[in-house]
Amino acid sequence: MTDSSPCTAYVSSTSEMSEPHMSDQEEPSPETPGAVEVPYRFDVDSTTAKLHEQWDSLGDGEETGAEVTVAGRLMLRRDQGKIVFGVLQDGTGRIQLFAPAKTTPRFEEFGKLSLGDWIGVTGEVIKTRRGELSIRPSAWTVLATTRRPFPDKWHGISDPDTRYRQRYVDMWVSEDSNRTLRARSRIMSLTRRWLEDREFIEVETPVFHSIASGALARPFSTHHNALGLDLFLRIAPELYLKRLTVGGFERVFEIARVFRNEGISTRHNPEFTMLELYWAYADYTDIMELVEQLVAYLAVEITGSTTLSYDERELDLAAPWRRASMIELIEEHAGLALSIDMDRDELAGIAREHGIEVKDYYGPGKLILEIYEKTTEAELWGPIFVTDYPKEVSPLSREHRTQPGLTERFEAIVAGRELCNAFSELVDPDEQLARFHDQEAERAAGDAEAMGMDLDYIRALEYGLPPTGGLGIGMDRLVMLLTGATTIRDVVLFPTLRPEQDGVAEAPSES
RNA sequence: GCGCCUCUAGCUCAAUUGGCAGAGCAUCGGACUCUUAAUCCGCAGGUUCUGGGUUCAAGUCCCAGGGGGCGUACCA
Repeated sequence: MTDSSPCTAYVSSTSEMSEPHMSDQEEPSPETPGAVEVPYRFDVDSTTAKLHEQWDSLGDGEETGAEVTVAGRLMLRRDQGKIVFGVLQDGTGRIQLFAPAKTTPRFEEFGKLSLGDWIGVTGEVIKTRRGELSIRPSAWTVLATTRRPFPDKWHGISDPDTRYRQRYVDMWVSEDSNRTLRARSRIMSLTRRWLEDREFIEVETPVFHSIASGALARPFSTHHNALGLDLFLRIAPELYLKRLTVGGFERVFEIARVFRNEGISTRHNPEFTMLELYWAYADYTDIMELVEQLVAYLAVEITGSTTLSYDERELDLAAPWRRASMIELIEEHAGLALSIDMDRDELAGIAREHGIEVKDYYGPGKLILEIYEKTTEAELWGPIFVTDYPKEVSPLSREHRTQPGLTERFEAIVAGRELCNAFSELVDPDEQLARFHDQEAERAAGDAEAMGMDLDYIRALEYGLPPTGGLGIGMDRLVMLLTGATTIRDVVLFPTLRPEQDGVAEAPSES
């Protein structure tokens, strides 16, 4: 919103209404008792937040002479006989309606509005004797009635299931939900703008993949009838985005909904949103700087500061974040001096000592990762970049320039959770083909999440992928971090749930 | 997947040892000219998640199923 005038920002420029909103001819028609005719459009010229901003400093009992029009739902009503007090809520907040019998049109009807009804109100901005900023209606109209009773005006909805299923109600009665879901939208918007300012372009790549690849996860499958083709919903957009880098999009990103057929938890929804970006001529150290700057920027925009508390623990997101290799961190937290060159059986022995179930196809790299996850990962709070993952568990990452057997890959741990995964991209088609073959061998050995072979991607690499840094950020988890949400369902508008068994009950009929 | 917990009016919650299923808010009717979850009076509102079982008697105990939550496993 760039409009500088708060009182015109919401008026449609095409409006030609001379008799704007109210009319007194809204009597229910006799054929349909109880029916309320509602207008096709309605002009507002302010919001509750703007009114507070402009007039909160008004003295008790003062009047402004300023007439405004706002709209929203009636959330509370206090009927005082010859005065009715209401509370109108819109997308920005709440304001009191002060409606004396003398000045309020259709006063009786006004007092009979249901909590939850949408109304548009025009009136003077005043402050009551008791000091509550209010609108004294000179005209009002019903914009929609609610046929179902709203939840308890004080307790709201407490049942999480109902909150997620009927988000359209939750958003009105739960301030936290409202704030968090709006913050999500804002984080997405700020992220786009921040990247575009750095000359990244946004793209949309296919959701249907004939090969589920680009991540280690089990996919959803579906079917195209006309093509007679089984397809997977994507588990990552990675390989398509790198094709675009081959194609000359040097800085590219996608905010991608991805789908993984795995368990549901407070940190996992089957569909979630991942920001992936690819940056030609950059390596993983450039990506680390990008991540810490982006996250610190978003923290300041959303919370006002780089320091915040999450789960009652402090966190400082200011750049730079600590960088430490996986092997260093294992030594630091578990006192184990490991190396990627160590004998496989020796590593397997150490892993077993720590209670890890070692499978036959685990090589040294997988064993080091398992030991890290068992002994070290849960100890990390962050923000920290955990770098230099083993090649064996990083089939798309480029081998480390000085440490063979490791890759230039990192994950960021923030508030004890993985926030992102990134690397210097593997650019050599022969090497990539060999890594895919390794993955196929792992799949044959029983790993259901091993990555699928994508020969067209190999062909793309054969045309030449320049040095490129790539990144994936779990945006839902980022939103959780910045809003303090402890379950992913609070940051997803409509989280995946089983369907309601008994169907949806009919609205209570008025008789 | 597995383990533990939970489900009562539109919403939030009670119901003693197994003994008539209740309250507040919302709705509906009434009173009230500065309220702040207004207050006061009144009416109405129920397949106690579903199906079995034990019992003279089940919201309560038992079995099976369903929804949800948390933990755990896989993962971001």
